[in-house]
Amino acid sequence: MNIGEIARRAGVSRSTVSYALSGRRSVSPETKQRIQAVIDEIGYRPNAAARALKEGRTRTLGLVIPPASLRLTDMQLGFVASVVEAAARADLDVLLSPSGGDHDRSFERIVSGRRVDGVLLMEIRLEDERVGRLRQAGLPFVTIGHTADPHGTSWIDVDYAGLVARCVHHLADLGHRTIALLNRSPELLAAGYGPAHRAQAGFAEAVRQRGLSGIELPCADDPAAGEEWLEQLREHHPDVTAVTTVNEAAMPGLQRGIERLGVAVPGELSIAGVAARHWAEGFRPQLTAADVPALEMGSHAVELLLERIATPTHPHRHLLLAPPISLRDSTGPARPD
Amino acid sequence: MNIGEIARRAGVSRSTVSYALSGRRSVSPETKQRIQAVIDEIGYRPNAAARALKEGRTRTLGLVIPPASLRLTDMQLGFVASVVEAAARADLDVLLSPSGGDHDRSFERIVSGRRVDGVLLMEIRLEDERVGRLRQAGLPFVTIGHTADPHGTSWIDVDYAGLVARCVHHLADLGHRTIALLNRSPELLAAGYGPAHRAQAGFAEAVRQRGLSGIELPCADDPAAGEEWLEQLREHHPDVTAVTTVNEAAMPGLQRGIERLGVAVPGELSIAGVAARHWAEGFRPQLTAADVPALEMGSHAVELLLERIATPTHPHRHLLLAPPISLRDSTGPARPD
DNA sequence: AGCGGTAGTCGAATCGATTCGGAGTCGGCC
DNA sequence: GGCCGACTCCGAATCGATTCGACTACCGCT
Repeated sequence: MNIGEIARRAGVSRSTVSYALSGRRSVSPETKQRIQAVIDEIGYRPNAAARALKEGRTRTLGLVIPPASLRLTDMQLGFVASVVEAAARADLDVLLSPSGGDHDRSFERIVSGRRVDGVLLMEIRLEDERVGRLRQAGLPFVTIGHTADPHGTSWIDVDYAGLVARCVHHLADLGHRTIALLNRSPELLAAGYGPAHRAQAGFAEAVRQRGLSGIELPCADDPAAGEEWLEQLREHHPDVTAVTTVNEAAMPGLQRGIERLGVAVPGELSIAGVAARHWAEGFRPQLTAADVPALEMGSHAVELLLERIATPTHPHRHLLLAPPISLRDSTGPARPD
Repeated sequence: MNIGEIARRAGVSRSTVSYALSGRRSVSPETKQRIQAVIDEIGYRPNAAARALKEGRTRTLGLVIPPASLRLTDMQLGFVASVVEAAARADLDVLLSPSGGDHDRSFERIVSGRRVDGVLLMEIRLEDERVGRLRQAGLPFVTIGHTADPHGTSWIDVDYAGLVARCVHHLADLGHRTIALLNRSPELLAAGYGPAHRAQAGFAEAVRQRGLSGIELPCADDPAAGEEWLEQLREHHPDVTAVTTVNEAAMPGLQRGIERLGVAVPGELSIAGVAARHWAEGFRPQLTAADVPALEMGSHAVELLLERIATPTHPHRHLLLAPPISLRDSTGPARPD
């Protein structure tokens, strides 16, 4: 079931079969038809390895994901799925590599074995050695999130700073004067995780601009912590009338806390945040939030990467996504003091 | 940076380099060392495509996932991650293919392009044409879940029937006489989705055995539906004192309903189910449940597949996982009528 | 001394595709 | 009639590895 077999059955040479398939040289309609008939009968497809060897490209993209031990967030999951679909639309396959920062075998195999034409790097850290490795290998890549030096690479990211700021402004417009930030876990913050840092920065800046008082109370990335967080907030900061959240994982706990403590939302407490749409809509009351466009991000990332593969010398492009805030039911005027 | 370059720099022939690397023939310690030095300096790795072409194997596994449009469940996600890690441990890469039942390009490319050495098929349906396609292509595969004819294939699955039955028995032991099943969505049931069917069958059988009355109330796979489901249950089946659930996606809604309606668990209503551990532990009160071992399933599936790749003629093996029920806080004695 | 065996190395074939150079045929045009 | 170009097609080289057969050198044994 190789090209030679097709050629034999169609009574032509191998090169003719190849040209008939690729269309790079003209082949008479009759032979083309004869070849196609044989192919349809046998169900032939060119061997991917042979083609990759000759052409020097694999028609495969590498997607470097965080290791399974760190549970993927819902948003990351959506991103992976959308990358795979976007790649499939371009007739490309996706090779997965679980990699925790330190160079590991899987990552090395993909990069130096030239198994892929380009790489998407998820969960990038501010200083990330994998970037250097890819650059050295001359492999096109796009990062999801950006590094300390944003100019040397192509990346796509969510504008957490801007989105959190928008939330704060929205809440301030409603008359709230004391706002709390429910950020990602202190561990991530300490590890230099970009989104957590930028959320913090955006919050601080917006609070300053509007002359509000901003409360930052640390919270781990899980439901139990979210519930606990709300209790702490009620106890130690009773004057807080609004919350901005970027912590999806803590939301179920937040929800539970609201129900259990009988907090009226938005009557007593307004909540605005950054979350995937289905999280926001699944919340009660439905959450006013900037809907993180995980699915769009996947296809944008693939697009960016394809562009780099096609023209590696092009200047780098950056996409900072700032989806609008969808007004739902969790924000309202501040309660009078 | 190919093997010829290494050979030239080390002053030996290409074959010697290859033998030094593979160890299939003896190479003198001195030349071996010289070759290794060159390799370390250049950072050489054999080209994956060339090797795949010659060896006839790609050192890659294919993982066929449901398309992104159907949101992956938490358990499926965990499974994907664990497959990737298990494969990485065996120095194998994983190629993703999103495929919704009907033969699509991505699936065809992987199969007939011989891009992988074996395939893991997720979300299999009772009648699944992909199985026939793989068999015809002579590609080893393992299915996650089993088809109508379970003997012709190797598969791994969760014993939903057994687990649901266990839940029912546990609840019956506690004195419950009227039990409801919170199954997967009617659409899945209609589509012949195995887990939903087997949950239903296991429930019916256990209920019959114990002479209980079993309630089946359909519920979609999302939080809002879960909340609605509980309302319906309370309204139309007030005599139900216990629930068995296999619907993870509906759980947040169930939780919310419990809080909002003020249902005492387990005082008024006992709940036992099948769910990933962190879902069960995230529930309030913590859920008595059979913890679906998504992470183990991944490595088991890879193991099974590697076995089939190594010895394709071996008789098929099947793994039906039935994890024990972990007693937590959501089940208790039936309330007296 | 002659012979067999082994360790170490090389050259060439091979995997299955793509692609370049060239060869043959045919028609049109001067 | 001869030449040029277009249209078809073929043969051979090539991509980068693995592997088989063969060759040399050296050792030990009779």
